[in-house]
Amino acid sequence: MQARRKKKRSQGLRRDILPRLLERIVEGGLTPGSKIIESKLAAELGVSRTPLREALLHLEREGLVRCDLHRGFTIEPLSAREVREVYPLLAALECLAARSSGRLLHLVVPVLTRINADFRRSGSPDKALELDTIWHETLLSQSKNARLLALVASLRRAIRRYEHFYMVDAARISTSAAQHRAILSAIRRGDMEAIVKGIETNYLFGMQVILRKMGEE
Amino acid sequence: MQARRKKKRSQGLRRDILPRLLERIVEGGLTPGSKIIESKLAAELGVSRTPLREALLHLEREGLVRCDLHRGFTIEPLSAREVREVYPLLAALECLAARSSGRLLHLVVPVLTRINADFRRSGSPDKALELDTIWHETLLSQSKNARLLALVASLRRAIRRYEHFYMVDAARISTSAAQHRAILSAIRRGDMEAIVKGIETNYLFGMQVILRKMGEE
DNA sequence: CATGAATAGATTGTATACAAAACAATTATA
DNA sequence: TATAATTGTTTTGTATACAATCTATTCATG
Repeated sequence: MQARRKKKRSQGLRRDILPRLLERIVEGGLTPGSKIIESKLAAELGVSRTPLREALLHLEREGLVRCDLHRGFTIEPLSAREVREVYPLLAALECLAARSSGRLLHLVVPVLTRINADFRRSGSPDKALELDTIWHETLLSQSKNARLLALVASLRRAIRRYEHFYMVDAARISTSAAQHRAILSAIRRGDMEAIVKGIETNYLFGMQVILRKMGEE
Repeated sequence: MQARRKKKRSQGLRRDILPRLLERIVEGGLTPGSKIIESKLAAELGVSRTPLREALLHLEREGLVRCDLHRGFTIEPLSAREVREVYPLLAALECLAARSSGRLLHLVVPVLTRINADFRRSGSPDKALELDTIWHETLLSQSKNARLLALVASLRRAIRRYEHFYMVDAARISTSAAQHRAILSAIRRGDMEAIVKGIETNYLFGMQVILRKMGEE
């Protein structure tokens, strides 16, 4: 295997800090609803306010952060409303991608099967979440529509914090893995309507689980 | 009618200059493929580079502009590829919005009828484009999914320059108006499948027209 | 003549500076 | 006591400064 450089060289501070910001928002540190003090956060990240603001504005478009005039940035609070808005959107877009991939979907069946096996057995919730993401990315990887893929990725970043916060439990993982298998079987049969139905079920089920957990707080 | 303040007070330079930037990109001045010299453009707009860059980064997410490290901003060139990517996306999202609006669609039928009449008779291509945009906005206005509406608006901004550049001709306007009427009739009948079909037809027809004109250059 | 090194100028990416707005604490006022 | 005015501090939004990088030009070299 080709040796890979560990330190991929900087893509500019604005882009470099984005993953670190995302991590803080999803995993904690930057609690939903809390205010961001630019100078503090910039110091913590070791950059100046300029690239920090540019990165935060990027997150604003993804819906993770909001920016009010003269009031600055706040972490967008978690809301059932957002869940009800984004999951169906994601379902529709992923269906569109599947449709546009057509017979190419067959190509990824082996990989998908393997990932799903790992997913079912994954120990930690975070690992499960990561594998689920990879599974869906792989499913969509045959679509030529870069714009669509970027959109899906963006929306998935938005729901990641819900998935993290209201942790996935073993029951859900096993149900979700079964739904993945149903989709795989539909691909093998070449039954596009069943594929689409499967994707919708998978997302709407995920949404229900989150909404239920949010209600039970 | 309530008198409205003409000078709505500034939402901050970053937001203020956005429409002006968009206008320049769509209507000319900033030709597709051309490079943006931040200092020049900032001077032209009468602001400093800081809010200009923030606005340009916003346009980057909308796909109108690209930003490469140490090479700065360029206007994204027009491409058949983008057309083929965005129109179907838009069609799918507008269908989703229509579906989620359900019976509420009936409420906007009168307004839609009126707008469509103006649209058919509209003199200039630009006026037609504007009315078409308003028609679709109105159609979607009953959806409660703010995220979805924002997405659609963003994608429509992306295609506006194609619609402007490859000008709408009289033939297309009349066809498009007929398609609008078909959608309206489907709404009156309460036939959701026909509504969705109508929206798809409308967008895919628009896409074909643009693609043809792009090929005929 | 073509190719490449060297240099000067332009342009970006980031840091810093500063005025205006928001916020907090304190004192004045009913 | 509760409300309003005042002052001082914090924080934002924008402008400016500056180093690193890119680009164009000149000049040398085969």
